[in-house]
Amino acid sequence: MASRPWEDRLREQGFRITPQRQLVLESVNRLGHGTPEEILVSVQETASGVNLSTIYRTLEVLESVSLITHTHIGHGAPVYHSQDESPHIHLVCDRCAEVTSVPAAAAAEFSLDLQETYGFDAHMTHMAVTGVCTKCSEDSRTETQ
Amino acid sequence: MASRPWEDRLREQGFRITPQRQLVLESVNRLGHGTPEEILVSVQETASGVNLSTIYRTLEVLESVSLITHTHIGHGAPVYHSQDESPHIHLVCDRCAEVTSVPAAAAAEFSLDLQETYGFDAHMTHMAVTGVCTKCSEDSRTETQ
DNA sequence: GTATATGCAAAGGGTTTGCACGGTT
DNA sequence: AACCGTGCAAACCCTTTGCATATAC
Repeated sequence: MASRPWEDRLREQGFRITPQRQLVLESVNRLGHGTPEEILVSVQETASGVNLSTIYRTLEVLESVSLITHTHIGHGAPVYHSQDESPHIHLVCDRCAEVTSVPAAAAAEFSLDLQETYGFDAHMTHMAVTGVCTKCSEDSRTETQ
Repeated sequence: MASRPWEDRLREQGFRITPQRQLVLESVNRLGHGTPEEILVSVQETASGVNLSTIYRTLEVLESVSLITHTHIGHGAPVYHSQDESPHIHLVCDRCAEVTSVPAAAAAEFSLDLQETYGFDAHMTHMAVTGVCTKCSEDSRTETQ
């Protein structure tokens, strides 16, 4: 259900194949995680004329055909990643802003719980979980002593 | 640890007591959940001269003395609420945008898990959980039939 | 040839900042 | 009297939109 070449995925939904769409998709795959701005920079290494508004429109299209997804990491711009990657939850540290990815399976029970108790079908990969990472917890423990 | 009158909380940290700070705090408490813009409108019902930048600065101060907190509900503006309210997680529906609050306890096991497995101290109340609510799930089931 | 995609520029939300004035302490 | 807080305006980041041109089909 998700392994046809990217051109077919676009064509099936009536979208055209353009160099911009190819470059954006390649950049997302290469970057792993990238904001629209980062993707622009990456694309411009190959094609300097590409415009930021094209990046936004292209990300929307690629997401609509399930070639990519995005996650909200915090206040700033969202990060886009390949849909192929194994699904993961983003843990963002409030102190040092470091982002850790953990397998989506970590939230399986929690999701099931929300489903059973509230009938809510949670997409745990779409919004990051904020908190304090190991390193920062240790740091504050040391300072307080 | 959190029940001194609001004036004292501010003073203890070297902040001054101003009408704006009182009005913002009252508005947050009254609204339950409010974006900065909504809080502005609410404050302006009493004091029409208050400026939006004051709302932002005031929310920051009130949060720094733990009188209020904020949650990111999605793309848009964050919502602020009283720190007193019982801690809750926000479930946001991707389809209808409805926000449901559920007791933070619902994520207790999940948090513990993240702590034990990844050493990450999750603040589940700070970012909403997105997904599809009961009603929207049912709707799509009916359409597909 | 026709519809879609792009580039460009402008506008739009949401938020922050510099500065002079005014109010709290 | 000293300093902090406020209003105002400008600037900022991120994103969307209208329109004319270019391009995939």
